[in-house]
Amino acid sequence: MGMRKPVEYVILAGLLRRPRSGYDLSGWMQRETSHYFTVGHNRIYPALSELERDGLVVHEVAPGDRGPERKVYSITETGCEVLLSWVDSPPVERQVRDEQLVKVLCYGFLPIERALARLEEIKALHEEKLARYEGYRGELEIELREGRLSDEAYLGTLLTLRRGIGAERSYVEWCEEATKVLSSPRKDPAPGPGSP
Amino acid sequence: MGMRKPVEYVILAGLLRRPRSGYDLSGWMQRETSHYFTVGHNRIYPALSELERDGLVVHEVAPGDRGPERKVYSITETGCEVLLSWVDSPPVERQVRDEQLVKVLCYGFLPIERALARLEEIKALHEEKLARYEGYRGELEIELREGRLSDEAYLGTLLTLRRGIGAERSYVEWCEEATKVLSSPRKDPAPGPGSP
DNA sequence: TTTATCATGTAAGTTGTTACATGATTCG
DNA sequence: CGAATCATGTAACAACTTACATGATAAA
Repeated sequence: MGMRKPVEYVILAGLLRRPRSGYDLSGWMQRETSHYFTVGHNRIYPALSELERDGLVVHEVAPGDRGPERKVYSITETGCEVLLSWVDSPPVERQVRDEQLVKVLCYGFLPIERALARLEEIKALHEEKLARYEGYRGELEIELREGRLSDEAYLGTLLTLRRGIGAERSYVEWCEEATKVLSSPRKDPAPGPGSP
Repeated sequence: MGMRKPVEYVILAGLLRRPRSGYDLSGWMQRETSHYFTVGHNRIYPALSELERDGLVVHEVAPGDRGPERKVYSITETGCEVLLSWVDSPPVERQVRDEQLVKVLCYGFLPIERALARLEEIKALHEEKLARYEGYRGELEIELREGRLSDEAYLGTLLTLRRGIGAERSYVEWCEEATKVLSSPRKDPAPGPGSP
């Protein structure tokens, strides 16, 4: 069973909801999947070509509303099978990558006020994301109520969005914890030039 | 101000604590940083060469306790400066990647019992990680009390470990939430063959 | 007519992975 | 003497990024 590339599955997931052009897919990813998966637009076009070559998607040319011609892709029966059999496959160990934490690993070697300042910035970044995701959730409810979204599509989007919100909330909480740990008195408190 | 590769900063962070061979670094990463950063051992050796070429680390050959000769690397003054100035640089937007969530995005198109089963597996995976990290925290406290760890090194390890624990805890909680959402009655409940 | 947005692609480079390759020492 | 662990590397490949390249249409 030929395992396909990550990008390709995301594209299939996008097309499962409705037919889309490469440009549309790029926008959709930006809006809906960017908190757990992103690729540049340049990766999307070659991936679509490969998917079409293998019969998982087909395209038809449509005139652009305002702009040049569009290639609108749809998922095929085969594509649907391939996607859903992957969706219902055992989870793989996820490898997290957070370079920020490599910095945090060295905070003990930094003047404490520098570390605290950086932590503030990190917290602000994640608070911003959290607020944005919570905004999305509101929009999503509206879309559902207005019938612009199928139940099937809504469920997945809701679940992933909740994950995004939970992840950011947990990150913000950690920032607060970390600030407390750093602020609490230690053996070598690295006194700044302003302390008496 | 040449920005260096991610691996190189992790290596420097490892050497900031104590001199280590490539092999040691690989083990250290496995134990201490694998919940937010990992690379295979094969990436470590070339990276060490480059760091040495640029004067950020130096090595001396030492006979292996049980095994062949080792190249034990130490961080230099310059290496220390480069590392700490990176550590105290503004945070960059973190791009999360979680392929599992691409699957979740399609759970609405799966028979509900399949989705629930997969969620159980995901939850088990993260519970296992959570338990492991909480175990590490105990070990870390012991190491500190026995004086095998400097305060500077301890702080960073504690903070990153806490982040790992928080992240996994939040993931497990999401699994429970998601299970509830999936189990609650919906318009199209996709009844299994066993329902009356 | 310039700019912004829509729309699709290619080329080159970065970063990392898997598999391959080698060889010493120790323990059973 | 065979297996496990220690120890260091290379080669080939995979996946993604940045920068480059093109061109249509609409609004200012």
